[in-house]
Amino acid sequence: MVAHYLEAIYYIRAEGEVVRSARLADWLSVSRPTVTVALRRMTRDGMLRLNARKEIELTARGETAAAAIVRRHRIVERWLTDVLGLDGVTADAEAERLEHAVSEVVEETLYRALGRPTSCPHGNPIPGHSTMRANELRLSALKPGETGTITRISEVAQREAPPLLQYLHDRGLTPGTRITVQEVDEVGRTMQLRAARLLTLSSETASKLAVVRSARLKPGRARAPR
Amino acid sequence: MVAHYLEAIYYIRAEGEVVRSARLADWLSVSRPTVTVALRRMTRDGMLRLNARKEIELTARGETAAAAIVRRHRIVERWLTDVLGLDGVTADAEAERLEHAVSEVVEETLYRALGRPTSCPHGNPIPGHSTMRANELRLSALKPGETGTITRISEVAQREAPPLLQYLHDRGLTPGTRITVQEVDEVGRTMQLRAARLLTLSSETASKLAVVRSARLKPGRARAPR
DNA sequence: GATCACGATTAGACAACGCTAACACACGCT
DNA sequence: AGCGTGTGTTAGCGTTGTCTAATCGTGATC
Repeated sequence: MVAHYLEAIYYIRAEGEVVRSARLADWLSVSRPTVTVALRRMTRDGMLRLNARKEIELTARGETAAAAIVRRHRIVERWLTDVLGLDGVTADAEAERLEHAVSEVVEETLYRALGRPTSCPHGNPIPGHSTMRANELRLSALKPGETGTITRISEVAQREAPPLLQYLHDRGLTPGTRITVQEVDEVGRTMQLRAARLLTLSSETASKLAVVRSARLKPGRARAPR
Repeated sequence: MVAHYLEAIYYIRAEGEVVRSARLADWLSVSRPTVTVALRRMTRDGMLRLNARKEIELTARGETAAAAIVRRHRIVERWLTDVLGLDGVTADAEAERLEHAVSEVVEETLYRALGRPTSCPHGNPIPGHSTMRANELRLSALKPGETGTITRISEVAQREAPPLLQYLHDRGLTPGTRITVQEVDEVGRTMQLRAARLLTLSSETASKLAVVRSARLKPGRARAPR
């Protein structure tokens, strides 16, 4: 479905990766030929173009449609967690279906009813209403001794999202959590960090978390959590 | 889509009509051959059977699935009107899409959050949670001089729903409204009735409204509206 | 320069859904 | 008996969306 492709394109681009056919196939868990024909249809329908390097570029129409889907996903997610009290893992999965059934009027009414939130429960900005903070970096970029606060969890490929969100949820690694990097193992590609407790994350996983670096703590100075 | 067919079957049956292939085609605005093949698939998948007279009968599985869709439609409708403040016409149209994206967990959580409503905004019962009142009859069955209270607006064919709901909404004919039949024109197949003001409805339209007959008013006895 | 790893496309199939045209039935009425 | 109306099915076709197998490019590596 067109909307699924647009959504994935939006996410891949937001991760700073080049949007190529193969990448879409990965994200959506479909075969590459399937993506080829889907892109052909979408090009025909004026949603996107392939440039000379076969990279995917959204047209204005495609851009609008993609932003709308992502916006609805994140607004619905907020509703599911904040009002209905679902956990972030379930909310993401449910929003994945609901986003396609939400119209503009429901989207806007719901957005207002929620008090104009600025991010989804995983910290991602809501297109058209908020943008990513400029000073974010990947947790995997922090050096030993540095402290930061988790700001958001990146969107990842469809089939990877539930396990990743569950994994992070189980370890208390949610937006707002303060962490300090203890050690970085460049060879094993892992890092050890201290949050509520000591944890070891693969660099792979750590790259999915965005953080803002905290000012160096003055030793001995007490500091309230959060 | 299977769910659309199940939903329509549920509605047609609730109207007391025989559920036949041709009726489904009308209801869903698709061609009769399309229905034939859809029914074949659904029979193969164990959702329904055709009896000797080619009437459609749901299997236990089909029954469960149909009730779930209708239940979700009506719960979502309640949410759209009561919480988001949409009008009944828009809510019906939106629910038509949302119902297919709502999972069991969202349905149940939402139902509880809404305070376990007993009907949709148009007065129809929520399958599994409430049933139709026994003493309902069609407005078209009331005789001149009789007074009743509108209890619900029947579900009608997809493409007829928006205009009908708009028509009734414009005239204030919503559940809870008290009406008195003034005249019945058997030839012209219309009836005149008094609600907030004098109205003339076709018998056709009047048959879409369910009412409960009120006890005869004692002349001169004051009575609060509603 | 040959080879390998990726990426993308072609070829060919299939299922779900939808359509029109045409035919087949069945029932009721003249 | 014949006809008309409503109902259901066949036949044949188009689009979307998905797959596997095979082919083709291209850039990086040996």
